[in-house]
Amino acid sequence: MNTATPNTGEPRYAAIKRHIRRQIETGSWPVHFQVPSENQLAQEFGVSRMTARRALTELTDEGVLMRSQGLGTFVAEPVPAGSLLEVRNIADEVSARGHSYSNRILLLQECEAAADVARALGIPEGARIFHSIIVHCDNELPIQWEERFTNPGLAPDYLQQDFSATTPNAYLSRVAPLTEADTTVEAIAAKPAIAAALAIEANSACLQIWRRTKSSAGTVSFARLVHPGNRYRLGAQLRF
Amino acid sequence: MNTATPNTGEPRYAAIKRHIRRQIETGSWPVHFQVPSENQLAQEFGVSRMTARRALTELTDEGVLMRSQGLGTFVAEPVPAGSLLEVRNIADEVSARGHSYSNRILLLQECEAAADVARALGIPEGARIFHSIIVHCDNELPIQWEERFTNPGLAPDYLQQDFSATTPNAYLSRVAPLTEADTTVEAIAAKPAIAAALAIEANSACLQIWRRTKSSAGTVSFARLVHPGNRYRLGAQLRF
DNA sequence: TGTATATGGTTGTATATACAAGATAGGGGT
DNA sequence: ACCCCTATCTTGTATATACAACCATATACA
Repeated sequence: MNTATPNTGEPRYAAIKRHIRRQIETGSWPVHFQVPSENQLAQEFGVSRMTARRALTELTDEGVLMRSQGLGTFVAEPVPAGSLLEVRNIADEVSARGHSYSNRILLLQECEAAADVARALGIPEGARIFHSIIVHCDNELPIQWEERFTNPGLAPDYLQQDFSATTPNAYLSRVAPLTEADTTVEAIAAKPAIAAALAIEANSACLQIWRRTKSSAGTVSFARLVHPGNRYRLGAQLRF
Repeated sequence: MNTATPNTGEPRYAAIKRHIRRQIETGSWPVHFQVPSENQLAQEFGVSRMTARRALTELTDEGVLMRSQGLGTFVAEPVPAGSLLEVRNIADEVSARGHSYSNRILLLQECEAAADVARALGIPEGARIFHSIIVHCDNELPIQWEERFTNPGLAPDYLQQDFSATTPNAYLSRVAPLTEADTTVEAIAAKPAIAAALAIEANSACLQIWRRTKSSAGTVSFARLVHPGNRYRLGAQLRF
């Protein structure tokens, strides 16, 4: 008998993970609901306990479940925490959570650099730059407003990109290998335009991230990322 | 024969992880170095392949190693998150700006741990803990609300400290060398109590930082730091 | 020379089994 | 009523084994 991977292309524990995720997303299993034990899952899915266990362990590592020895396994409270290092490719981050990624392009044009933008990009005031505004969604729910100013000398094909298939950051990483970025984080009250795009109330608290990405050739891009405060958390690991 | 956990209190895979970490930290195994295979490690440490495998898998999840099927396991490039979010000593930060630092102690007492705090500190619910609230000021202007829950077993003299002369973080770093911290950042609307302490309007946007600091002996402290959004920015450097 | 093919080493998946350790409920004893 | 013990559930650790999938190299063949 075949004791290893079936030829379906998908590991068996993945099916269990998907099943559990669906129960949680549809509301069948609310927060703090005790999910079936390892042995129960093993029997239901016709796998060994170690395989069922792997599904539960991975979902626990991903923050979906909570386990405690002797008690059982429970649905954890949903916290959409993103790693600060992964903010640069938000599409991956969303799909890593098992959600669907989509975006809306609000603006995509060439214009003249205002004084502050020109200073941030290290180019003369009034030079031509690309200006884009994109709203990124996690399961159709807006989670990031991205307003970006790009140096056309370092990313000439920016306006021709299909940003429904790729994100600006993914494109920029491809054309100009990024070497460094400086970032500042602050809290702001959402202005009406942003609030409307993110489907939140005006003046509600948001995380605003300014990020300037540089390559060896100079400053490539200057972005302003706004997250609804109650829908997003930045996670960071510090080691001393 | 005993096939399960030894009574030393530490799982066997932890010893393997520690060994690998040390090789990397001392420079014996440089970046991209191919680490011993699962079978080699299993033989060296006298464990089964699955146990050695667990050590490698966990270190991979933690970003220390990289694996690829058919090729092997390699030392990953160190995550440059080190210089991230240097807010651990607000007093130094203020005086570095040439301003005067001061603080106001709003609360300093011993109490019982609520459920969520107990979970964060890894202690039983209802255990005795230290609870403090301090407002830090830059030139008399409040810039941080610090609410902190401390594990008395790891920092017994906490309540006797003179926090007008030293900050909680400085004291904790002295008594229990901190090895790690995990941090999440979010935006919130200031509740009336916090708004009053920070001299801002209620419901105005604030940066809220949750930080859990750990030493080798366990989780030392759990803090909630709230900054007025318009008076504070977090700076971070990311390197790709 | 160039192209298959075989081979051995690596990680990945899966099972069956065993024991350890924490939590809870129930049953007896005093 | 209270304490202790036990049975039984849970998750956690560990082993031995088997096969799959992938990669590189060596070998055989055209």
